[in-house]
Amino acid sequence: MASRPTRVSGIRRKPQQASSQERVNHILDVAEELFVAQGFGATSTNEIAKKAQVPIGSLYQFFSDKKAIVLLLMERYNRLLHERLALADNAELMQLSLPEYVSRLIDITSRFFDDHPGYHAIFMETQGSVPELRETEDAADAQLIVDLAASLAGRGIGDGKNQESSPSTTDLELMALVLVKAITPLIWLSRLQEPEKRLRMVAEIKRLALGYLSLSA
Amino acid sequence: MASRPTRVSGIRRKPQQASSQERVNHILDVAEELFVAQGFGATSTNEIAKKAQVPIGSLYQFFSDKKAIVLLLMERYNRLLHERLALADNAELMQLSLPEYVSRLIDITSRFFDDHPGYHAIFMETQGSVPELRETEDAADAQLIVDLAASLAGRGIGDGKNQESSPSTTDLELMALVLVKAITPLIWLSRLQEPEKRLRMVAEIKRLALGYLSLSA
DNA sequence: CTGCGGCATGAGCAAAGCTCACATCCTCCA
DNA sequence: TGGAGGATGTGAGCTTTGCTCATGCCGCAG
Repeated sequence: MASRPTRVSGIRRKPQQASSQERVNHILDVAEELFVAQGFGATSTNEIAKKAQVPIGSLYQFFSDKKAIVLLLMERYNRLLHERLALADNAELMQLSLPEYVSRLIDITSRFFDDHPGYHAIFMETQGSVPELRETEDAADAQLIVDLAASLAGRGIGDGKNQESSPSTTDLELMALVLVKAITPLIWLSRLQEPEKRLRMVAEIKRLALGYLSLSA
Repeated sequence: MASRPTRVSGIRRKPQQASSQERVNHILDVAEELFVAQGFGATSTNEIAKKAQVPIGSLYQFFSDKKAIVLLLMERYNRLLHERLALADNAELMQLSLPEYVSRLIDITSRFFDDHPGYHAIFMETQGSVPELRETEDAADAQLIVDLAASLAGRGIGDGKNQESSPSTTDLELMALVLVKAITPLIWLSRLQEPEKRLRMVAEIKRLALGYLSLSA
C-alpha cells in the first residue's frame, strides 16, 4: 500500500518556509500540552497563541479553525500508532500461537495509549463536536482494519467460516472491523481503572478477542 | 434492587406546581427536537427558549445550565432503555438456548436505538464536553451490567472459569462490563451502515458475544 | 385597599472564536 | 542603492452565545 498523503484540510497557508513549519509545530506542541492539562473546551485560542508567543492573527494564518489544531494533532497520533503496529507486525509475530499473537497486539495498543495519554483525552472530548475528526479517525481505523485483516488471513483465520463458497476478503475485514471497534474503547476504559482491576480487564479483553477468533479458527 | 431516585443535579428550582412541571417537559421536548435536527452545539439556548415560547430567563430558572438540559434528556433515555431490558429479562428469556438468548438481548438493544435515534446522536456529540454526562452514563451502564451479570449467573455462565476457588460475582460482573462496553459502540456503528452490511454486522456482534461466553460456558 | 414576598422577564454583560485593516518585511528590477 | 509591490505579521475589535440581574408584575395577608 502506498503511504497516502497526510490530509491537511485544516491548514490555511501551507508553510513554505522552514521557519514557518517550525512555528506550526511549536503551536501544535503548546496546544497539545494545554489540551491535556485543561481540556480542549477550556483552552482558548488566544491562550494557545499567547503561550506559544505567536500573535493570534498569525495562528489563524496557519490554522483555519480551532478544530484544525485538534485535527492535525490527531493525525500525528494516528500516524504514530500505525507506525508502531506496522513495526511489530512482521514475520516474528506470525510465529506466535494465536493466544500470544492476540496478547501481543493488545499489549502494543494498550502501551501506545499509555505513552500518549493525550490521544485518548483529546479524542474523547472532541470527537463529538468536530465532525471532521470522525472522518480522520475512520480513515485511520480503516487502515488498521485492512492491516489486521491481512494479518489474520496470514494465520489462516476465517478460512473455515463460510461452509460453502469462498471466504471473501470482506468477511475477514468485517471481523477485523468488529475487533478494532470493540477493543479500542475497552482498552481506553481499562486505563481508567486502578492497576489491579486494570490487569484483569486487559486479560478479559484478550479473552474476548480470542473467543471470537476461535469460532473461525 | 430499589429504583434509585432520579438525579436532578442540574435542576435549579424544583417545580412544585404541575404547570411548571409541564413547562419543563415542554422545554425538554423542544430541546430534543432541535438537538436531533441541528446538533447540540449548533442550538443556542435562546433558540430553545424562543421555540418553546419561554423567556430565556425562565428557562434558566429551571435549568442551571445548557448542560443540565442534555443531562435530563439522557436520564430520560436511560430510564427507557433500562425499562425495556428489564421487561424482557424474565423467565421466558431463560428458556432460550445461549445463542438465541444473546441474539434477543442484542436485538432488543439495537431496536431501542432505532426507536430513539436522539439517544445516540445527542450522546455522541455531548459526552466529551459534558463530564457529568459520563457519570450519568456510567451509572446507567452499571445498572445494565449488574442486571446482565445476574442474568448470566442464572444461566450458569462463568461457573467453570476459575478452576480452583469460588467464581466471585466480580468475575461475572467483569464479563458483563466487557460485553456491555464492547457491544454498545458496535451497535451504534452498525446503525450507520447500509442495510445489507448492517445485518452482517449485527450477526457478527452476536458471534463476538457468543464466542466470548462460550469460553466460560 | 395597600404593602410585601417571590416569580417572570428580556436587555445586556462577559468570554471566546475569528477577521481585517494596517504595519512591516522581503524581493527584485531600474 | 532605492523604492515599488507583493507577501506576511499583527492585534484591536466584531459577533455570537451562554448566562445574569435589575426591574416589573402578580397574588395574598391584614
